[in-house]
Amino acid sequence: MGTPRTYTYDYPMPAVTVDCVVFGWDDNDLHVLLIERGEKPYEGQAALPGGFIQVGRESLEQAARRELEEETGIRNYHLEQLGTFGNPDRDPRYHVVTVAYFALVRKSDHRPRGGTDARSAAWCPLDEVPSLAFDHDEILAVAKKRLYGKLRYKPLGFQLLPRKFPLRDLQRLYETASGGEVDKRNFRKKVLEMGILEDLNETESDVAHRAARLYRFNESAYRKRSRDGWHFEL
Amino acid sequence: MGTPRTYTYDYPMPAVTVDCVVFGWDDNDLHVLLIERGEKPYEGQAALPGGFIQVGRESLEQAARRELEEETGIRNYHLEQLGTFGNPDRDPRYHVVTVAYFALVRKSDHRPRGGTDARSAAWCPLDEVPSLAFDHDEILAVAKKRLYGKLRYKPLGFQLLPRKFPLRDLQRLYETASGGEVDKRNFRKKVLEMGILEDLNETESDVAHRAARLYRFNESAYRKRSRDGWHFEL
DNA sequence: GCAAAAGTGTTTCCCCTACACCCATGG
DNA sequence: CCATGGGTGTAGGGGAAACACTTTTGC
Repeated sequence: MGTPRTYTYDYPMPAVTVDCVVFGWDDNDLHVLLIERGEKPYEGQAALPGGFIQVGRESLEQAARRELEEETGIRNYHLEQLGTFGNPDRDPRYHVVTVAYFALVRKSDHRPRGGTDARSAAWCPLDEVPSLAFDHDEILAVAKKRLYGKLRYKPLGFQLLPRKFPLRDLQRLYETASGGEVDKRNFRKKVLEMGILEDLNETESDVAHRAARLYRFNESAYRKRSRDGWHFEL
Repeated sequence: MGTPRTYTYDYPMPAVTVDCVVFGWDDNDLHVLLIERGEKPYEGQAALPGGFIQVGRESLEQAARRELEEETGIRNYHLEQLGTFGNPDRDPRYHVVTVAYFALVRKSDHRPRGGTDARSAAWCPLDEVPSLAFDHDEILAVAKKRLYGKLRYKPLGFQLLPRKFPLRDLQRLYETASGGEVDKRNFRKKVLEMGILEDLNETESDVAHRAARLYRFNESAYRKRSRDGWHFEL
């Protein structure tokens, strides 16, 4: 270990952190990944996973991925910047500017992890989220709005569903996001006519009724159509 | 003046700046506001206006507005966060995280200011922008993309046009953003049927032919329709 | 055979598109 | 009176919306 040292500047400096809003989908509901804070400000309260960036050594996105892996072990997911929050009093200690990220993971890909992790990360249904530390309530609200808006015109839903999924599940996700019901036939027709889903000729198993056909998102088909000026919309 | 002092921390800290991409519209072209750098890194080169935040004293948006007023004198404009750029090597001196903002101003509202200002801010047509300092090229590219995209589904165009404008000018702006031609009759019909433009019963002056009718964006009508679930699209 | 969900076609209506001519004004 | 842009209506086609019944499977 290096000897403890300090860093001196001519002006006061802000701290910079990244915070991640990680969404997961569980058959019927959206969930967010929350941690329980183990340290001083807001100790014991729920918060978004995140932490300080390594100054001079990593980009913001790298920092977000690093923090997320350290705290939750997850890898391979959609990650995009959400926005930056920097009110001087958002952290009671000193001025902390946080760059919020927005992640979509397939819950099914990552072992259940019964919540018994280093800093106990746990999934929380989106409509049962408690009051969060710092301004994380606000960040979460922005993320939610962004997710719901973006699902309509970008194929983000496929980042939440398992790789193989029945159309019904996709429809459920879209109904959740739009807050309304969707006509089954029109939905299927529209989605299939996009030509971005691959029919796997497989069916669900372990269901107590007729098993549904499984599909997979065909990313290269999506990219090809996008290049040709088409754009996704649901 | 206080005596010069220094600030000491247990960890290295990044600097945080704000940079603004300010768009203006000039009858036929989009312009960006650029400054010429008067200081060391990239001295003499064009750059986006911006500067350091006042740690512990202001929010990010306040910082953006302050910098913009200091450097250009403009006030009252649409401002929104664009994104944050924090690669450790984006500034050759040390790690600087910059929060980029995106502003739309009515060029007509602000005196021409023949470029002879403190740090010489000047309008530059969007397709004649030189190579910029730092990663400002990248920031500008993101801003452009965002502007073009957002004009379609948010009434941002009215923040660029003068308060009173003929429909032709609105159409030109949309043609610029979409990169294509638009049918005059369909455009007018669609825009007027939205019910968010107020017909001023006035006409242009000083034109060498039939004078066009002037309109004004009716913000409260827009908000009312939005509340009722309608959404703007062009 | 029944409960439970999967899967499928057709018609209607509206909105977007394409398109060409007359009008007002200044010079 | 002519040049320049302002302003208007209509017909046709395509995609979204509405809507009900048959099929498969496990129990």
